[in-house]
Amino acid sequence: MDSEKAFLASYRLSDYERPSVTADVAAFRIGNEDSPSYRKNPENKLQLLLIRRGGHPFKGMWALPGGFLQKGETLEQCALREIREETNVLPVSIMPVGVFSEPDRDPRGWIISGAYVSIISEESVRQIGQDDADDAQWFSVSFDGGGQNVFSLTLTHGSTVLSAKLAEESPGFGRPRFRILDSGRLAFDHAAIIASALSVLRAEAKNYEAIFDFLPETFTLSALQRVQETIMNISVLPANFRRMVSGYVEETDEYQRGNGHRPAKLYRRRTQHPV
Amino acid sequence: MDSEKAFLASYRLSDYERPSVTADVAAFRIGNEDSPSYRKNPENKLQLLLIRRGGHPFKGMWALPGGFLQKGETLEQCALREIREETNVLPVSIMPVGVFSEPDRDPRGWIISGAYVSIISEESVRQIGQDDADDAQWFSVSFDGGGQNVFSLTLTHGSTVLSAKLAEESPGFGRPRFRILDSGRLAFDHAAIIASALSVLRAEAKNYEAIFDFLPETFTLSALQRVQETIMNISVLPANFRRMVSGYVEETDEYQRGNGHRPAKLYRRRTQHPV
DNA sequence: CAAATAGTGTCTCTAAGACAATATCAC
DNA sequence: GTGATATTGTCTTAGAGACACTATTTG
Repeated sequence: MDSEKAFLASYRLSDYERPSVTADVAAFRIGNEDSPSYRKNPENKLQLLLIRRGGHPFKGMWALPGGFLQKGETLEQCALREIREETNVLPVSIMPVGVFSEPDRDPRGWIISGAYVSIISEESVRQIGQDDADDAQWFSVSFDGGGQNVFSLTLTHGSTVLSAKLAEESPGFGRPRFRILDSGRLAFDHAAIIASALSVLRAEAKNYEAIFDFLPETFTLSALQRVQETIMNISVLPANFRRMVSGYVEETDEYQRGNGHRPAKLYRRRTQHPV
Repeated sequence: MDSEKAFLASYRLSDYERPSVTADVAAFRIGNEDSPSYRKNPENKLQLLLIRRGGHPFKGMWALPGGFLQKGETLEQCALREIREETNVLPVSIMPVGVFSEPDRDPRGWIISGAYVSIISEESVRQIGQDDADDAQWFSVSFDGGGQNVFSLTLTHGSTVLSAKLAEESPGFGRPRFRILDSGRLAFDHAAIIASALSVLRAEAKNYEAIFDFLPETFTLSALQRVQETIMNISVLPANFRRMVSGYVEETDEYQRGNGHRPAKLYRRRTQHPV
């Protein structure tokens, strides 16, 4: 016992060389497009928060929000703190994506990054309002596997279009990894991180678990359906969607009226799943 | 351009405090039990490689193999190197489990760990033979959710029994995390890492992808079935298992004879999945 | 009324589970 | 023949997809 105390007292971690560690966060929200007709429901778009880098390296290019892990916090807490500092919102959900540790991924030196997906709800987005600076913006996401293992990732904000190309490595094994063919003017290896984050988000959206976090506490089933369709880039028949989520939601007494069609009952998430 | 060069030249990462980073590996194999009758197939057991710690802290206790990330390698390469140093075998598969970064998880100081699952094939295990030292041993694994969110993890090697209790946190969201209720004489937070690793392995075994890596290149379908049943702790009717893996395997011309029953055709993994 | 979404019921098809039946070896 | 696994075929059932039909609102 005493020998262990003595050992720990004399132990010096500084004998080993250590990397710097950062957490990077891919924060997604569902953005609304204005509808063409007054009675049509809004079209949804999956959007990603990017920050324009003010300093070197990659100055002026777009990057994921993130920052260095500080003593006394976990990597998850670091990710939450960073997204909070950028959006002034504590996300409902945060999910790990993976560790990115290529030795040359950061020109500043030996810096490895733990990546996370976070989900920003519609309510939170409204609270944020428009950021005063133009260095943090929501980009509309398009991510499609053209053919085989090659994916193209396109991020659009106004006239700014970032277009990256990636190859999926060892498909079908654990979490997918991507190799960057063209970084599309994204900083660091963030194109690969975003691609992995999208894969995680899509896989999670399949289980009707993460999708609730994009919406306010009460929502219509068609809004919920649009969220899932937007994330996964699929389309489902409303009748079937209702049947499939029926176990995850419960009715409220409220209705959403005032659109040019039949009012929709508002639902809330059911915490206790049924058999 | 020049300003970026100048910036990088003067940049000092050492201004920030940095953690040490390790990779820990949960290496699994399928161990054979002797069969009670000459014609019965062997019973399989999922086994995990543990190392008895020779030094402080946790001296004499059992821990996952692992070690410090070195400059110039990725965390995956570090994990592969560590398992190679312990078993003299390069595993077929390695999958990320998560980052463990509680500030007080290591009494030596600020050390975070990236955890991986690796799979050691039967062929490789045979090559290793018996390790000369008794400080690396394969433990039989039992991992069962008693009730609700409480799981008990029991590792057995001969008369050594390590029995840990864990609580699953935020179930159903991304990768499961476990809180240690009783570490069962495992070093550090390795009980939680092992529980997470088992969850990842079980999820992966469902997709008929990881399970091939436990076996030699050719195998009988019942051996493959036993692997999946062993990992997931389930039992499937042979007829149904055959139907479900039929798309992932292809026949060879070889048969496995010499047991007290009908010879079994040997199969190999099919790389190109059918429609 | 027209346009649009909300919501229900039901048919079909497929994949998984259950089970029965046959095949083939070593002893 | 006996005891075991190997292998095939089929019945049943649960769940997803397709689709038809009704309900309700606002301009």
